[in-house]
Amino acid sequence: MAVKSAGIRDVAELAGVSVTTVSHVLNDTPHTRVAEETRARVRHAAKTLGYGPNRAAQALRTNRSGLIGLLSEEIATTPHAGRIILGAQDAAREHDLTLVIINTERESSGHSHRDDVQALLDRQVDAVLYATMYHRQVSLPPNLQALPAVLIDSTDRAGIVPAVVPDEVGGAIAAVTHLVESGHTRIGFLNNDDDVPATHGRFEGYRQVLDAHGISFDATLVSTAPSETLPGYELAREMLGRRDRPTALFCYNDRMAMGAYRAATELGLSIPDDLSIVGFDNQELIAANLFPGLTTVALPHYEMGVWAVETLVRLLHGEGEYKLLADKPTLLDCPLVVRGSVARPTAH
Amino acid sequence: MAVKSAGIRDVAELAGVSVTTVSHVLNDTPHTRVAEETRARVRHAAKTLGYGPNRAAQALRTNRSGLIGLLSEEIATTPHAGRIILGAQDAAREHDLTLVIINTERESSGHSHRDDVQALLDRQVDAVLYATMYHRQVSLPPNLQALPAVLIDSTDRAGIVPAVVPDEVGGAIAAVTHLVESGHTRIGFLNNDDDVPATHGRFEGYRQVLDAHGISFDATLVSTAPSETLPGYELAREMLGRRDRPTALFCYNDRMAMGAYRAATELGLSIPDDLSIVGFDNQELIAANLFPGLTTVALPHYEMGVWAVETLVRLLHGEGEYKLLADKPTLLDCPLVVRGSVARPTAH
DNA sequence: GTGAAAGCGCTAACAG
DNA sequence: CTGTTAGCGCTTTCAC
Repeated sequence: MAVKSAGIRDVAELAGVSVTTVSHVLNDTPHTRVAEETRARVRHAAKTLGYGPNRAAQALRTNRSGLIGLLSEEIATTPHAGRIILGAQDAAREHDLTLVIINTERESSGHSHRDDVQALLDRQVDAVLYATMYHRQVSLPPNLQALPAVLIDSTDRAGIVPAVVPDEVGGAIAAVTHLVESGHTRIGFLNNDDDVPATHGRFEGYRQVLDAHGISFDATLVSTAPSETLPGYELAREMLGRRDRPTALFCYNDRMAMGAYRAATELGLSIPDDLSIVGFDNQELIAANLFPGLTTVALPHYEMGVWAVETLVRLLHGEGEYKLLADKPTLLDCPLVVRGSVARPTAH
Repeated sequence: MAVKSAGIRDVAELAGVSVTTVSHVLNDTPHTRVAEETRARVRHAAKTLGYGPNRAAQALRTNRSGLIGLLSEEIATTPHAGRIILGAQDAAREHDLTLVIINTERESSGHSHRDDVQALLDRQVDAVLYATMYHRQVSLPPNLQALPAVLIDSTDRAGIVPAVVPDEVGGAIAAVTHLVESGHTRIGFLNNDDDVPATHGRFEGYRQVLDAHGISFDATLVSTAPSETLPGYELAREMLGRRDRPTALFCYNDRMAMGAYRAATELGLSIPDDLSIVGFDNQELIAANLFPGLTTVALPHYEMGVWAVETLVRLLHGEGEYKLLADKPTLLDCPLVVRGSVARPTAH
C-alpha cells in the first residue's frame, strides 16, 4: 500500500538523465556506451529510491515473463520432489527467474498432463521443466513442444529434449564397493523387479564391483520383488534364513532395506555386526530413523534441479546445443551416505 | 514459437465488435450491459481463436499480477509442505491465481525471512501465504505488513494476520477415543517436551477423553521427551517394561511411535495383540511401512492450504473481515487414519 | 449497448 | 554518449 513505488522515470529524474539511459545501465544493455560516471549516478539514484522494475511492464515489452514452469509429479508423496524444487529454485533465483510449480499425477491419462502443460502455457512461462518421481522414460505431452523444455529424472522417449538423470550404475558401485572394502564377499542384492533404468543400472553396478574385485557372481544372491517394505522383508527373510547366508545386503531402496532390518531382527541378526546393509535413495525419514542409521546412496535431486534450470537458461540464451544435449542424458553422481549399518563381517 | 497467439483485437474483429466489448464480456465486467447475442458471438470468436489474455498486459493495466507467494519452511524435509502446496495450488487454480513458492529456513536469523519476503515483493505478488513446518507462533517479517497475508500452521504473535492451524485437541480426542472404544483403559502417552501448541493440545485431548470416560488420570502413564524416534524408543522401553504396563500407547507423533514399535519388538510384545499404538502426523513413509501399519492422526495440510488461499481471495476482494479472521485462528479437523496397530486388549 | 481512445511502465529503434 | 518516442496488449472512462 503506502506510496506507489518508484518508476524508471523517477530514477531518471533524480539522476538527471533520460529513462533510456536508466534502462541501459540497469539492464547492462549491450552495444551501449554510458559514461561510468553516469552509470554510478543512475545506480545510486535507483538504490536510494528503492527502485525495482515493474515485471509486468517488462514482460509486456520484452515478451518474456521471467517465469519458468516446473511440472512435478507427486509433490506431496516423498521429499524427492521437494529437493528438486529447492535446486531449481536456487538456480532460478540466481538468474532472476521465477519458478511456477504445477503438480501432476504420475500415471494419468496423458490427457491431464496436457492440461497441466496448458495451465503453464496460459501463465506464459518462458520454458518448462518436467520432473518425474522416479527415473524412467516418458512421452512428452505434445503441447510441450512449443517451449524450451528440460527433463528431470527421466529421459524423453523421442530423444529430443535435454534430460538429467541419476547415475544409477555409479551409485551402485559406490554402495557395493563400500561393502567390499569393509571386507564382504558374500553380498546379497535385493533388487526391484520393475523394468526401469534403476533396476538395470543398480544391478549393473553390483556386477561391476564384483568383477572388479574378482568376486564370482552368485545368482542365488540376487532376488527381486516389488520395491516395497514388505517384499523386501520377505526376500531378506528367505535369503538370510539360508545356511550360507550373505554377510551383507545391498538393497534396491531404503524401503526394501527397512524390510530387511525387520527380517534381521526377527532372525536374531544384529546390524551391523551380523549383517551389513546398504540402501539406496537416502530417504531421511527412513534412513535416519532406523536403528542403526542406514548407510545408503543419495539421489542427486537438488543437483538435478539446479542443472535443469542452468540448462534452460543456456537454451533460452540461445547457447543452445539443444540437439547435443538431448542426444545423451546427463548423468549426475549418486554419493554414498554413511550411517551405521555397515561393519566388517565377523569371522565365522 | 509458431504463430503469435491471438489478441483481444483479433477476437473483436472476428466477432465484429470493438475490443471494449470483448473485454467486457470476457471479464464479465459489472455495470455493463451487452446484448446476450453479442456475448455469445464474442465468446465463440474467442474460443475459435484459442484466445487467452496476455497476463503481462493485464497485470500492467490492472496493477494485479495474479501471483500469490507461498513462503514455506523446509519444503524438502517432509511431505507436509508438499500437501500444503497441493491444497494451495488447487485453490489458486480455481481462482485463476498462480502460486509462486519460496522456500525458507526454519530457524533463520529473521534477516533471511525478510529477504525471502522481499523476493516475493520484487515479483510483485498480490498477497502472501506463510507456511511453517510445525504448528507454532511466529513473528512476521516487517515487510510482510505491506501485503494481505495468511498464516498456515502457525499463529501470529501480534495477532493481526488471519491464521489456520490443526485442531490438536480434536485430533488427540479422536486418537484416544479410538483406543478407549477398543476397550483400553490403561493408555500411556508419550508426549513431546517442547513448549508448542501440539504438546499442550494433544495432552489436553488425552485428558478430556479420560475424563469423559471416567478413567482416572495416572500421571505415571505420561512421559515426555524430544519427539524423535530414539527418545520415543527409550520412553516406550521404560513404560512397557513396568509390571503394570499400559495396554495401549498414544504417541505424540509417528516417529516416536516408530521408536515404540522397536521397544515393543525387543520386549516381545506383539502389535496390536499385546500392545496397541496410535501415532500422530500420518507420515506415510513411516506409518504405512511399519508392521503392522500404524493407526495415526492426519494433519490437515492440504485443507489448510485450500483454506488459506480461499481466505486470501476473500481478503483481496475486500470481503475482508480481516480483523475478525485474525482475531482467532481457524481450527481444522485432524481425522484418524486407521491402519493395523490397534486391537482390543487381551484379557490378562 | 457499443466504441474511441488514453494510458499502465517499460524497452529499443532511431536521432542527435 | 544520451534523449525522444512509439508501442507491447489490455482495461476503463467517457461519449455516443
